[in-house]
Amino acid sequence: MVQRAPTAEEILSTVRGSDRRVTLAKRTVVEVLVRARGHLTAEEITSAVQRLRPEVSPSTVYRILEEFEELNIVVHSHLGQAAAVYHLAGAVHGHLTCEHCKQTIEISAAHFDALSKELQKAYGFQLDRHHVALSGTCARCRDNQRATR
Amino acid sequence: MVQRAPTAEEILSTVRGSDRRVTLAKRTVVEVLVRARGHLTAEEITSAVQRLRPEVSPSTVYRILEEFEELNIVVHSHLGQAAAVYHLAGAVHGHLTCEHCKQTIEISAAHFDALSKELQKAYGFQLDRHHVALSGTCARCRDNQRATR
DNA sequence: TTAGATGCAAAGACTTTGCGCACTT
DNA sequence: AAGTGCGCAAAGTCTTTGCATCTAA
Repeated sequence: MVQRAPTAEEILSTVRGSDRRVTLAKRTVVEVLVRARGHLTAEEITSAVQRLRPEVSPSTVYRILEEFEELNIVVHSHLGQAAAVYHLAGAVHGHLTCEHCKQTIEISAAHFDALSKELQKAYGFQLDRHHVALSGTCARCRDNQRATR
Repeated sequence: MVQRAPTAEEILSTVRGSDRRVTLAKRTVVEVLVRARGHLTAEEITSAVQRLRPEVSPSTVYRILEEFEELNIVVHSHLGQAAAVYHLAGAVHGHLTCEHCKQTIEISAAHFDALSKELQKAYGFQLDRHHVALSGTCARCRDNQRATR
């Protein structure tokens, strides 16, 4: 398994190697994803892409992201009820999202090990650690709630 | 803590006791919720309500559900990326949703005990066990995936 | 009486789809 | 040359909001 972040060229090779075409729009999306530090919404990706290539449309970005997911180049997560966020596939991690302030905390996938085994044993269910964020209340919002009461 | 399911009258008392009005639409929503066995989407609730009172509009149902959440009468969960589901507040439980077939499995909240403590200790994060379903692959879909490869 | 609640319709947020043309291979 | 992929615009899904009217208390 590759642990380091892939380069733009490596990603485009994957695209080429799977009977898909390498287009300007795809190159630009790859560029944006490789440069990005964290998670980006489709809209953020679109904006960043359009800064480089104004003609690229949102629907194209969605289609490219869908293709990239099929090729295991990117994954997306739902951090709340808002837009999904995308990032390069790689180190799997989990997310916590505060229901109140919407802040997201990234956590190690290891936190899920015990639960994952339990669900596997009890229900044959294979947990996906990154696709959906766990919901709850962050420390700060919890303190605020207490102070208010 | 009340463990048994509340009656319609008890629910309406809660509404009365909080400076809100008891309307026909609210009575009907309560009736539907009390009768319902499992989780219902807002649309399912609306349909059921309209069978009894055709004039009640979807927006009213959403507003009533929102009010009922404030009063801790109902809770809603997001089982996937589709519509949220609502049910009477009461016994907390968790959900697993299969990313492939969208099937949902209800699980005991106890499964989350260890994880919950861990997140509390590590991040001060208080896990909400029912608000968002855990995502993954159910046993059947996993078998199908294996057979396909 | 009078403010909260409702019905209707429109808007909003996010994402997908249809179609004809362009660009990659 | 052939057909995938694209841009544009429209549609789709779920939910919220504005506003005039109605109604519970």
